[in-house]
Amino acid sequence: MDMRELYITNSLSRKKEIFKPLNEGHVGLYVCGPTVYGDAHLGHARPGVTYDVFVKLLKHLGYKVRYVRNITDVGHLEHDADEGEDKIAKKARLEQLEPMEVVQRCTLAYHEAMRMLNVAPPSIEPRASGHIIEQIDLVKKIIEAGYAYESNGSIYFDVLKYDQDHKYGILSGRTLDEVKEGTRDLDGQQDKRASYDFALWKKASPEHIMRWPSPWSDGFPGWHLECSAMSEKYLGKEFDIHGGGMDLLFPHHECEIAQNTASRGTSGVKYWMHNNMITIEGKKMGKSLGNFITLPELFAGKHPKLEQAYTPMTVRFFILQAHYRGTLDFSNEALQAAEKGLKRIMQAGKDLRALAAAAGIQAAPALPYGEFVTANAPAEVAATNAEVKALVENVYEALCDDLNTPIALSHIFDAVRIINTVKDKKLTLDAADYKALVDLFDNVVYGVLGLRDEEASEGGKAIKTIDGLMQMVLEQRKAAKAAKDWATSDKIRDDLKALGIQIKDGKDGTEWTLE
RNA sequence: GCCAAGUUGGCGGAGUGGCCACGCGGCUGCCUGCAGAGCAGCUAUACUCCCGUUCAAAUCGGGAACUUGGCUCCA
Repeated sequence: MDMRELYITNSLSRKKEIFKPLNEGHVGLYVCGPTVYGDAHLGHARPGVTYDVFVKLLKHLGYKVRYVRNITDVGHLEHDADEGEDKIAKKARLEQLEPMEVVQRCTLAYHEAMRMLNVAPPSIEPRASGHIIEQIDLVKKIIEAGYAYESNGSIYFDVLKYDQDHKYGILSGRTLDEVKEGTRDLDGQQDKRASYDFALWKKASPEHIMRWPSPWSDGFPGWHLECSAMSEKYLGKEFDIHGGGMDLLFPHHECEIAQNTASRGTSGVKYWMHNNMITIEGKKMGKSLGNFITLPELFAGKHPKLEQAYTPMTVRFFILQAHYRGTLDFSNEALQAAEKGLKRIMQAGKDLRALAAAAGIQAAPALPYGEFVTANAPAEVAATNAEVKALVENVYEALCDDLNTPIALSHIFDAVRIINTVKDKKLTLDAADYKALVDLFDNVVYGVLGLRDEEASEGGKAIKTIDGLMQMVLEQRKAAKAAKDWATSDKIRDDLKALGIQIKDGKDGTEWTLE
């Protein structure tokens, strides 16, 4: 089968590379998921949406994808020191909850936020706590290979030894000497031979709740271990792509590579992808700065920094308007601009269906929420209008060029302009053009980009009822207008506006929208 | 201090040598009884600073400043 070529930036080479899967037609993808100890926040939305679009693109291109995104529910140390406390255990202690209670609550909240953002669940969502056996096995293998040592019931990775045989720092571009210099001396590191060594297994202190038996001590696995263990279990010793936030590049992903190489003899991953961070009004998001915004707060507009509520789709569109490798600055002004831009595309999508139907082209009904088209990307666009053909081609080219969603969107706005011109009866399209545009919206706008018309899907039934009422009201207004009774027609319009319903007079009658 | 990414018009952001992003905002025209939407056009000294290469640089090279991330938990 002829597939479009896909290019992605590989953090290993820091270059754009053509993507070639290890197994023809199949892609194995692992992405670092959240550590479930707090509310889902703005920072979670970016990788969620980015890799969701990436997976949808891969599927649309014709690949079979196994997408693994983990839940870190154990083993994430507060400090990499002996009295380091598990992040989840700490939260549980503070809130007087069972650790798994915190995990459950935060996992559900994360899933709900992702669902609202129209982020599809991964193929497998493994939890660290469910893979303790695999992690212990992995530690054993690393010890057998001679790259780990026991110290007082804990196991540490011997970075110095590893660096001599292989090379530590291939992903982050730093040498061991640089790491040495940069590592501060923390208290309580007497168990480690070197400050840059990292824990594979930690002995639990007596009061530590989350603990499991192991050959070395009752304890818990080190943070970097779970991703190595679970990616191997579900994707094999070698797999195609590993993604995550840029903040994880060092030390987390670097340590993963070291663990993989030490235990399997291969770094395991062919392409590393890293999404950049979100800033808020040019500053980093942090609780101390008062600009820490959770997703529920954002969707409800309940935060001092927010001038209004922003819908999940506005947030999704906003994220897609920037390239995933660049930082993205969040502000009310930027979000409001995104809201309007998205609305314009959604309106055009609706108009396109109506126009196509009027032209006798039957389009499949819009897909319900969460559904996704898996039809392969067309090798060649079937449109006869050169402009339509070019813009569809441009959209695919942009998506396949390291997931350049802002460029793809700019060409989708070309489509919007064409649709609006047709609506104005200043341009006509033939069946092939309509098909190309309808396919573009179904496969790319609603499909790969995962944008949906919130107005149409949320409370669709209620809107149908209102529409019936609206037709009656608009009938009255039409009569008033025919009689040139502007006072009445304007009063109807103003009263509707007060209710949040906006009406627009057009060539083919009057339309209405909920504001 | 070290490593990495970034710094583009009023705002968000594309763009790796010569032309143009795109969206939002603003302005004008068309359409409108008015309004909105739409379309057309315009707007905007835009490219952090300095030095250099080139006929030509936002784009290449050198230096500096700042921001963000990492080095310690973080998407």
